Amino acid sequence: MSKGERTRAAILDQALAMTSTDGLTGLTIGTLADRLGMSKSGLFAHFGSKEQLQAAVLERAAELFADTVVRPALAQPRGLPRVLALFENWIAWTMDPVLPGGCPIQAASIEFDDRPGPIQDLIVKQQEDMRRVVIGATRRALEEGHLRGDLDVEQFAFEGISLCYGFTQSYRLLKNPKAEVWARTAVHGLIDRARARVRG
Amino acid sequence: MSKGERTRAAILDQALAMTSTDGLTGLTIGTLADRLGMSKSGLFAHFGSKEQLQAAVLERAAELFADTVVRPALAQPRGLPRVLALFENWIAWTMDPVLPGGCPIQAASIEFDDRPGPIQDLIVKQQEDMRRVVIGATRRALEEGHLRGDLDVEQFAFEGISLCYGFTQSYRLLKNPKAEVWARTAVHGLIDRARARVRG
DNA sequence: TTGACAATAGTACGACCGTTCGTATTATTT
DNA sequence: AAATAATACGAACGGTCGTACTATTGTCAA
Repeated sequence: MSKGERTRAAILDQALAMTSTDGLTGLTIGTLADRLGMSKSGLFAHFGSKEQLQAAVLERAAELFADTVVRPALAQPRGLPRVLALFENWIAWTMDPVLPGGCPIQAASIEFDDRPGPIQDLIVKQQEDMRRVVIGATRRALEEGHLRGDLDVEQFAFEGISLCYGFTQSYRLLKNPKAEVWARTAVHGLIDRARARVRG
Repeated sequence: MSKGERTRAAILDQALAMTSTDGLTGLTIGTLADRLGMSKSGLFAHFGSKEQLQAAVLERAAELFADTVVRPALAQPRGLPRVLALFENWIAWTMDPVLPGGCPIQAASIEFDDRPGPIQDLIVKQQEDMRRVVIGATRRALEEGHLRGDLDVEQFAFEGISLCYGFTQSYRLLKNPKAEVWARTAVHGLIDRARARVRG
């Protein structure tokens, strides 16, 4: 790993934390450089434009999400345990102090939902990737016979993802101490209702 | 209504639209003045600081929300119809082209969830007001005997509000044509499960 | 109609924005 | 050890930000 690659990684780590609290727009090259003890221009040279920096931050966030949420879930046995792990890990991710201000992708998706352009395209892609992961895991659980045959997988995914998003609201902004219990209860309920009935 | 009050109202209307797409931080006095064909300083004099402008915008948004979502719902007969109307109106509100970029309060709540200060305080208050409205309506439905006696009203509210938030995501960013059906199906399901069983 | 005051415009400010440039320094390769 | 590329720096650019002052215009009651 060359020197450049090392500093670039350090920049992105710091940028991720900043984006987490201030958003992709609030992310500022000057402040970022200050926090890293380097010059604006030196930092700038690594990315070429602010937009490319933003894109790099989003990609780094997605990597981290994949490492923290998706991959550990995929390590679970396919079927229901995997679907459950996906949601549980997602909830844990929202609380992870590594991102001091919550999931940057979720913040960015509201920030950019009315600003067409390459950044919005990237966010949409990431969100749909995640949606595909949930749908894929659910569909496999269905094939395994863990879930009701008439389950609407897309509806299921919508509800699960909505709960994860709502959790951010209650936990991050309102700081409601019951938020985690609510979210986990809701996710378990969602899964229970989707479960194949063993009898009756 | 004096001249000053009239222009102030016009400013807030335009500011609301701007906030809806660009967020409270993206809301800029210069651009706002341009769009209204007036000078920065003239506009500025109405509020005294940007923070007070932001607060005024949030209060205007809350008024609009109350007029569009809450009041029409309260006009429904108490109990289940009122709870259902609350969620249905909320979904409609998210799609309302009056706010070209979606609910400004929701956007602000993610923007400010890590920026303590008077604006964050105001947002928290607004969100908890809304939560109280949902909980109140649900509790009344419970007293009317429309809902299961063992229903956890707070859990119910969390799930309902989460669904409304998740809907924004699917509708505004991903522009998924099924989003509305998903959201309404989910809300109806939530209410159905909370319903008192007539028999058995 | 005039006088008082509210409302708006004009101008200027310091700070910070993203970006560019030329140059110095440090790594890496030859 | 010399040559070359990669990396970082400081200074400066044109712009925009929020805000402070002062001057001008408009409104509205007496």
